[in-house]
Amino acid sequence: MKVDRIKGFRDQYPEDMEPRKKMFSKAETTAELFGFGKIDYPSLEYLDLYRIKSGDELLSQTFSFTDRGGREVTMLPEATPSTVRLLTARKDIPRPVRWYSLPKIWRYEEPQSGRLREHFQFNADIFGVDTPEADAEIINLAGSILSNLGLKSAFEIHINDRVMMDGILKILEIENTERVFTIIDRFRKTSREEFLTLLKENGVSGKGADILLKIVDSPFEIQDLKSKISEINGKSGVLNDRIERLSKTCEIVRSYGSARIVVDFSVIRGISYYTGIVFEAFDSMGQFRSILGGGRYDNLARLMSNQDIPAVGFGMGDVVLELLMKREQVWADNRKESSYAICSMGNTGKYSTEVARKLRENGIVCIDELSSRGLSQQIRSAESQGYRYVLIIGEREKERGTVTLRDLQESSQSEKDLDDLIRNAKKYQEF
RNA sequence: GCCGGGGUGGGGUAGUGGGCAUCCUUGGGGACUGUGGAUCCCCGGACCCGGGUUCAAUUCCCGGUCCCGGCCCCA
Repeated sequence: MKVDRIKGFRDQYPEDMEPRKKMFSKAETTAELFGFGKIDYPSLEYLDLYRIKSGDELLSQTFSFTDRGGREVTMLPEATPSTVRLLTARKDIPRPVRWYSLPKIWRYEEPQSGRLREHFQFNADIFGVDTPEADAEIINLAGSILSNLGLKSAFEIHINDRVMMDGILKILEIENTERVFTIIDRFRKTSREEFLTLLKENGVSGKGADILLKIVDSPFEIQDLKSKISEINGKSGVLNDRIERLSKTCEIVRSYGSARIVVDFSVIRGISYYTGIVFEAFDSMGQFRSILGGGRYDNLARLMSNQDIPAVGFGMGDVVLELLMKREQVWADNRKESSYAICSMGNTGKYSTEVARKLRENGIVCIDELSSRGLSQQIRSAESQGYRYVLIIGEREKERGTVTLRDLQESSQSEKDLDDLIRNAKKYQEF
């Protein structure tokens, strides 16, 4: 009998969940502050939902099975199709629609750094507006979440525009667009020589390959965009519209101030359904894979329902984010540092129960002594469980209606009025 | 699906072709009855699984599995 944890899945203990809860609640609170509403959907969908826009490659990486009713179903491999299904199922929702969700998603692939077979993915989308303002808003939300997690200086947003890339390839007379996109997408993993060779093998001229290498090579500031591609854009200026739009998006993000943003022509986001900007957030040391990614996808609703609904959104998994938060030392369980362990002695049972009730009524976390050990063992136990504060309650305190507060970290101690303690203690919501 | 490196109690380790295995830590219990968050005592707990070689395998070989990392892919 196999009873172990399944490969690529995680068990979560309280010390894991505490910082994870904080991560999620920061993301959700930030989305709420932007006026986004939370949605949810089943963890199981018809496999057909993903056949609409995906190839066999995706289908081979799903947890799929035939259920007892003969239906081909699959555990959610991504959030967007379900989100769009919820939207197209209702035609009465006023636009723009701002939605977020936090599902678990699954994919059957080999686990490695930053990738597991099951993870949480925070998603946010804006439907119904096709403007650079909407593009910027979704990036601002993404940036604000990361900033609110204490990662302000630890990441940057890399942005690109698929339409502009299409235009560039067209000007360079490159026909094999999909294949060349894939090569560009893998640029950061290949050497320059390899990159040039691959391009030439796929029908790109020597000059075209050189130009591509030049623009893809490293991210740059938005104000340099025009000069960076002047050689391609030339006098015709066919790319001017896209340059202007991308500039506007970046300017809004920049003035909002939640994230540093750079243009990165190597950000392509696979061979998916994007129809405008695409973006990813990377840790600024370049140590991990992308923290989050998204873009504009104006055609998906039509593919699913024959409705034209412009859309822009992003998804953010919890795995890479956890790695980054640990590196930046903002992945911590602070809860016990501001909660109380009650140590009671003698015939004070009723009084210490009353103290516990009053603390909890005031939103203060405390644990009661459940056994009848000596004081030293109670203190030892509280210390080993990570509690910073101990409330000693004995006959003396009972008589005076006080508690003795011992700070295990400072090794200091004083007798406190209960009301006084309640006033100065940290409430659960403030952790 | 493919490639590389690993696998000794919950965590970290020592060690060996031959007495069911070292130490630290953690966990449980006790002494201890208002500060011992100490100290002392006791206890529990491991060689990933299967096959092979061998008189004998935790140790050597093969396969699997899981973990770590990489590729493919990234929806």
